[in-house]
Amino acid sequence: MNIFSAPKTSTSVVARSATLLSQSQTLLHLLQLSVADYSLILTQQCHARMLSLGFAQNPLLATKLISAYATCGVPNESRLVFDSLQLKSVYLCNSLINGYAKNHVYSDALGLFQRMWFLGVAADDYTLATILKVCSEATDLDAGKLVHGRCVRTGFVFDVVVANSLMSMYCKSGEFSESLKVFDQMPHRNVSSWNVVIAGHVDTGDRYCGKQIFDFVKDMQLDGLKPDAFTVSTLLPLCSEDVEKLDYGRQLHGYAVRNKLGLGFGLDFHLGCCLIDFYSRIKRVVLGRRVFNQIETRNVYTWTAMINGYVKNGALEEGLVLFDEMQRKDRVRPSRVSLVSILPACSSVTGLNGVKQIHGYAIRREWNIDVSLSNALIDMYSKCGSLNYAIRVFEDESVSGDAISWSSMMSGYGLHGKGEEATCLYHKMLQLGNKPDTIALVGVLSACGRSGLVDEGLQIYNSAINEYGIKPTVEICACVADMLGRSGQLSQALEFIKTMPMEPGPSVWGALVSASIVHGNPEIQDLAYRFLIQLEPENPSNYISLSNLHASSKKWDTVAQVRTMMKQRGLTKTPGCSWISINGITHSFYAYDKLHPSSESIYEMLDGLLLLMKGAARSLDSEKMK
DNA sequence: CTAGGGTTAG
Repeated sequence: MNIFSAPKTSTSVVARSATLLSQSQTLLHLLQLSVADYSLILTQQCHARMLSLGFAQNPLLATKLISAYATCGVPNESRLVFDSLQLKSVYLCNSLINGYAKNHVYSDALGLFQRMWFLGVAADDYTLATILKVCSEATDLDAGKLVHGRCVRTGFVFDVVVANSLMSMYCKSGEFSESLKVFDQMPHRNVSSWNVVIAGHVDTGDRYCGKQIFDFVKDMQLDGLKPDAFTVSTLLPLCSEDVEKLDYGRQLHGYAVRNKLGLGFGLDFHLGCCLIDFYSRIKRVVLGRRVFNQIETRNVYTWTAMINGYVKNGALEEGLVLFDEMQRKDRVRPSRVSLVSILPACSSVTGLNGVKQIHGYAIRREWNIDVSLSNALIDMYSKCGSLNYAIRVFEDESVSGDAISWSSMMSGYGLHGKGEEATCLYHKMLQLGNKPDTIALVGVLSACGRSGLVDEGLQIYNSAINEYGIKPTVEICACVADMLGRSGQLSQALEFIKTMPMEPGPSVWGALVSASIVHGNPEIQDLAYRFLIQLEPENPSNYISLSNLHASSKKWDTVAQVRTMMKQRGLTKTPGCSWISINGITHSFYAYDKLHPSSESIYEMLDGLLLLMKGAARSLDSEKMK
């Protein structure tokens, strides 16, 4: 379809020039539409019309045309337009440089910047700001320094935007101190100047200056400038570590509300995201939802932040409901991040089927080379029972895997009791020159533990600590304790725990508990439970387990003591339940539950299975004896 | 035709 009607024929000269004026304005309008819609066709139609109407050398239209082509992802077309213009204005150059920058062809952008001198076009503030952005995105610090020199010579360092761009360039190159030097020499600063410094400090600053981040915020206000939505959303990710910072987060939210930060209607997109994320991180997902509800127009970031909040806090169903609403009600298509965020919800809600659906969707959108997505898929396929699919994603050669891919696959093998494969993978990873990190180590060690590969596991543990300089964490130590405990070396496990370089956490004592149950050692079991109660006084499970332990040996006085302790602390235990989906219907059940209509045949089947398992275990034992 | 912010994986 052609959106242009045939040109009107005019009679008088006045009418003709009026038509020309309105034609160029129409074209300008349409070019703006092309940019807004990323429409290459419309851009080409405008281009053709410009040529036929004799607007080829119109500087304003040519500038727009250059950026329209660049926005549509064809900077080469932009360059052809640029070359065809006889008069090269600074606007034209800026437009093309910006077009190159948008399409990440940094060398062309820098090349044009250098050629401007030969073209006799002087760079202006826009040129410098854009080229500095190019330098930082291309991580070309040397070029950035040269531009800095140029800014000093031409006096553009005194321009607020140019100086802000300079600071930003230095921050992105990890040169926070250089950034601060520029900042200190600025005659005038605006809110953005402070925002750049604050954001830079978040990323790199700690090592370079003794100042705390919130000191900068105070100084900013002393300078007579008020933190804006940018400032607040930069600060929010810092608010989670301790109680004081947590309170800062709430204060920032209050500040944002009081000052109506954002767009005037509802909350700002970005700020809304950060707030949702903040409340999710501090496990107040309901408050996050309140923010979410206040945002009037939501985009994929807002939805994904909220979905992620639910999933991270264990509200998997809510996450899935929102994932559905996002697409059905708001017509927002999920992004790769949305998929990564929703994937963990498959584990206990949708199972393998859900993972496959997400994988299929990713393939249709050609996202199957995305590392994070692949890693999440490896993890979820393993967790949903399909080790083979996990392996297939892991071995897909079109994905260049990373450290996380290795550890996901190793834990996957571990989950499926394939310790040998996990250790094989670990050694292969090392052979390929990858260094293990704490999480990879956790993955391989837990796999060893589950498969009884104690010696192998200890060897890996020792080499990782001694040769690769990994500092043992509580999780790693829990794996070692678990490994020793499962193999029946309970006293060695206890010995190991005593010599651990850090305070043993709940995971460590938890490992010892399960080991002492398997190997029938009530003394160690009792000891471990008592440590657990000490560490997690609010967790009712530990009390119940300890109480049950003593009930089984009829030590009723101890049982009573534990129950009283629970009562005093006001704890009650909700019984855990399990469930299974059969033909789309979910059946949930408790321990010793006889409520199901088919209860009798279920237990019959269970007894049969138990017999089979015991038989299998016996034959495995006798095989070992040989 | 310019600077600054958002959601992700073991």
